[in-house]
Amino acid sequence: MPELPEVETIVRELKPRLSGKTIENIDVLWPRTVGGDMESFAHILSGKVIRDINRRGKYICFSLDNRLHLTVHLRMTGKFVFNTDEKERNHIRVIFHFNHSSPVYFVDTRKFGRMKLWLPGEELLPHLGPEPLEEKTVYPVLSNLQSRRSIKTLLLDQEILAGIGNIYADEALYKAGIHPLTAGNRVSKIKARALSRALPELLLAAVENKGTTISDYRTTDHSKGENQNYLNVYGRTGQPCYKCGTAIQRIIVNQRGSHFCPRCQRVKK
DNA sequence: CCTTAGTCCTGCATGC
DNA sequence: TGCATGCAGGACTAAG
Repeated sequence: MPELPEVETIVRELKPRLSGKTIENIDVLWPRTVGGDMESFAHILSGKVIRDINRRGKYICFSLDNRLHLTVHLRMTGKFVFNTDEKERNHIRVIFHFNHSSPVYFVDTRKFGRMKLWLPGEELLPHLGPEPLEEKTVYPVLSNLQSRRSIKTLLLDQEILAGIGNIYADEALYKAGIHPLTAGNRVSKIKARALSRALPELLLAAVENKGTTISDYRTTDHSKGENQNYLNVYGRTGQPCYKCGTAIQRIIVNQRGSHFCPRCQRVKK
């Protein structure tokens, strides 16, 4: 579910509440969430202090004692909450217990979320491309795409830019007036510039709105985001484009539903 | 190099 | 109401 803005929102909430806390012990209720070996996972983390919490792409990154790191990917339905209601109690996968404060629960209905430990000296998340939050870092990437894969596919490729998912890819392509099937190596400099401006604008605005809640995404206190009220194409299949009135179309690109305006976003030939 | 299908999972909406 | 199907903010793998 969560993309960069949703993960950033969660990190901003976790940071003040968990920084400086000592992990007392950990309950793993679904071993695959932590890579299978729940005993060593819990053993290594027990007694460690959380020094800092940051975001990289769609990952939450906990910095711990002794240059140890824990990364968490929420995938489709993962969330961190400080309280659980009756319904989500069945979906608790990991519980972090702290000395002298209440635990935090990792809840994940579909069990796709993953946690990984990184030992001292390991390079964290080496496969991720740059953050897409500044035009000056995004433009050099998007103006020089060599691949003939579709621009939608390339935006979802975390090695090219880190943190963009299906919603913001569609929204950015709409804002820049680019058809999702346009080949990467045929995106003009003008369009690359427009897309490089659209991505940071949309992502930062979504962070201000505390993310987009379509169904599962919630912040740590179960609140919804507000950014779903500002979407132009995602989930608006058949509804009129806000610019030209043409019905928004949905096609499958890269196995993912892709929403666009067939008039405002034409394939260039 | 690139695309497609399958996999991991559960729950919800839709249609017959 | 019951049952089948398809769909979902993600990402990895194998096969062609």
